[in-house]
Amino acid sequence: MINKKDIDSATSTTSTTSQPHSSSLASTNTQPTLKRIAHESGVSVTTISRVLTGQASRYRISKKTETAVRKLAKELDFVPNQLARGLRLKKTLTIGLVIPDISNPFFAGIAQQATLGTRKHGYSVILCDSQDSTELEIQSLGLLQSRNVEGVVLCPVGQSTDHLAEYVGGRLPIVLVDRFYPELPLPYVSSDNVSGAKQATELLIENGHRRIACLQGLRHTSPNEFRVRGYKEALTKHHIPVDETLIVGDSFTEQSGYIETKLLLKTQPDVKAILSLCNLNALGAIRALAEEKRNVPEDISIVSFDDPPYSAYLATPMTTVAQSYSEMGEVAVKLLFDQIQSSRGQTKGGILLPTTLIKRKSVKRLESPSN
Amino acid sequence: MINKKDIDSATSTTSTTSQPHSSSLASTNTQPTLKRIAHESGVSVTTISRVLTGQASRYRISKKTETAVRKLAKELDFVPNQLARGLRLKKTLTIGLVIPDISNPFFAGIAQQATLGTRKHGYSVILCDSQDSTELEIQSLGLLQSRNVEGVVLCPVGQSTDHLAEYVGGRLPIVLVDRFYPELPLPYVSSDNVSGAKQATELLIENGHRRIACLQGLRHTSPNEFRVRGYKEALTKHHIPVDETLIVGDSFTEQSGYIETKLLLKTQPDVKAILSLCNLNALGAIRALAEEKRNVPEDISIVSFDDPPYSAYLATPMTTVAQSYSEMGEVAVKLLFDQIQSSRGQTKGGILLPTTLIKRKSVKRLESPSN
DNA sequence: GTGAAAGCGCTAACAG
DNA sequence: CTGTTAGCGCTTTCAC
Repeated sequence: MINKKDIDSATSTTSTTSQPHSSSLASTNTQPTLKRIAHESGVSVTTISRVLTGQASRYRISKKTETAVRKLAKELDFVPNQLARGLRLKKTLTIGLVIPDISNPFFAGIAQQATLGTRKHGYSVILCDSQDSTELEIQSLGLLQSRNVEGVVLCPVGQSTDHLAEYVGGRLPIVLVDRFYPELPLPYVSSDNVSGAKQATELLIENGHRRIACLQGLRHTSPNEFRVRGYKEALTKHHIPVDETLIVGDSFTEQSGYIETKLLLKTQPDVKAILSLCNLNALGAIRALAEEKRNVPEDISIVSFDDPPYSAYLATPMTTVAQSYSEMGEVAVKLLFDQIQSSRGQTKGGILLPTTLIKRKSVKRLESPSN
Repeated sequence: MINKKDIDSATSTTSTTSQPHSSSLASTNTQPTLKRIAHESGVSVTTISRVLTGQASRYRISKKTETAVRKLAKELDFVPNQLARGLRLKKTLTIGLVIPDISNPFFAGIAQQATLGTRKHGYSVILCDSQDSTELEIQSLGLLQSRNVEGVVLCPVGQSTDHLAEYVGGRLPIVLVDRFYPELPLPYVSSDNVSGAKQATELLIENGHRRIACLQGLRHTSPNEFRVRGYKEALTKHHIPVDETLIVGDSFTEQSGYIETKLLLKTQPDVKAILSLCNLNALGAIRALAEEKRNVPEDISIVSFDDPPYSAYLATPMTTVAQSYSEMGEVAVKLLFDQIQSSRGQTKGGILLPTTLIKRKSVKRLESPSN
């Protein structure tokens, strides 16, 4: 305010080099703006903007002006205000990332790759933890929109799809990770869960098992449904009847794995093998087994989904179906930026990444069928 | 453009209720703005803004107008543009979160609490993964500033402090988590590492151990230095000479743990106990031990820092020094918002959270001293 | 009770 | 080669 007039009537000529500016400006601790640089250098904000956005040559700005501006900008430690920039350009260089539970190593891995990949594109990510609640997921999506993100990577909670339908047209680019909805035409990346579960089950069958329990996670979510399908397909293929009472559990948690295994041990004493559909379920199963003094794999064999880093270090190194979550994160970012950059209609389908069966020591070869 | 004149000369009176607006407006798919609502309702943007920011009563806006505005806003699915808002208010309701490696469960836990806590304050978080690189950490801090975050929670990489000095005055509120710098007066939250390491070491000593190796992580970082100090203090207290050749390792990784343990086994055959300063180091140690056919705890005892969820499920359930990382995240957010909200000078000191020694089965009682 | 207008910091026509 | 001006969507004096 003090020197408003000075600013307005500033002559662009002969800005005597070390003219003492109003000291409050020189040492002020608020972020410098284009205006301030303009004032201190005697050039217009336009020119500063052009130089600092690398358009100096396009506008044939003199080398001298350019270097002067750059120098001053550096001196003042100028950082462009992305808010203003975003408002003007309608490009915020930001995407949203919605994760049900970042403390789950599976999602943490995805988040890491997504963050890293996003940064490569010069974008930032706003992180939302939906806490496995559809309510919070909806809220997060709204919040992200109000912050003008250009796209979002969403690991949906997974049971309701209504709130996602509106994104189908491509109003806001979105890509689903891990869980998706076959009937909802949004692009997605997931693992080939059918094939993974099938392979795991077949491994057990090939080792002579016929009574194989299936410790499932949250029902009606795509990973769970597909894994159960793979499990059933393997049984059927080998002419083993599917026994629905062997398919138990209802959430992707350690606790569910624990409880269901305890029950199983009581009610189905002939079960000699478990297919666990999630690493947390498996941890719970291990705890239950230990409590009941059953040894793995002598008394009971187990194969689990996911291959957390400690799998090899467990009391019995665990045979697992590994999903490449880092690749999932990477592909998700790729699909998202394809959409953002082309601004064309959404990619139609989804991508299913292959799983890898990692054999360790938790499966025992049965000489004679257990049943 | 088409109906610019209409907009400008819109009379606020008698907006015939269902007057057909230019259809492109009614069904456009771009986010509605105050202007649009104003246009469609025949009230000024000012009024809309006041209603929607809950200042209706303050400005004595008529009940009728208020409800009409609210209704329309809801119909149009209006979401205020936070960019514009932030620009105007100089409040972005956003904080930054810089993590060295989100795939590390320790940091993931902190990130989760920080995200959740932040949301409670109505704020969002921009996540940056510094990949354990000071370079990236500096870059992230700049990026966050350019996005006008109101504060940042930083888990510093930890070896250089120069780039942090500028935050001391409180230009941008910041709180350090896990690693900090005693000589740098920035608020921080960490664990009481000295005491934790000391307790763990004393547990070994009380069980008859005297030759205790220390598997350390990244040197010159505060957690490492303090843990080593705790280790030494315990030894000294019990009149056991500190042998520097027993303090080995140089990074918080599985690999470092593995290599150093292998070497240790060769060069220091009399070592019967290991204090591991990080969960990953411990995993590496376990692998080395298994390869060399040493049993835990029969041949060698081990106590580790951090208590990841699988600790109890390892071949030998691990005795650990647990840090409450969820509490760390929570306290960090609290300290940050204290600063943001008070806009007063920074909190001076830091907070050290107590650790908990969790006894499991990886420590053996030596009947006669091993030395 | 309500509006007009200025301005946050930036970019992009449109002049010269 | 450089500057003037308008405007992104919002809030807030100041005015009536």
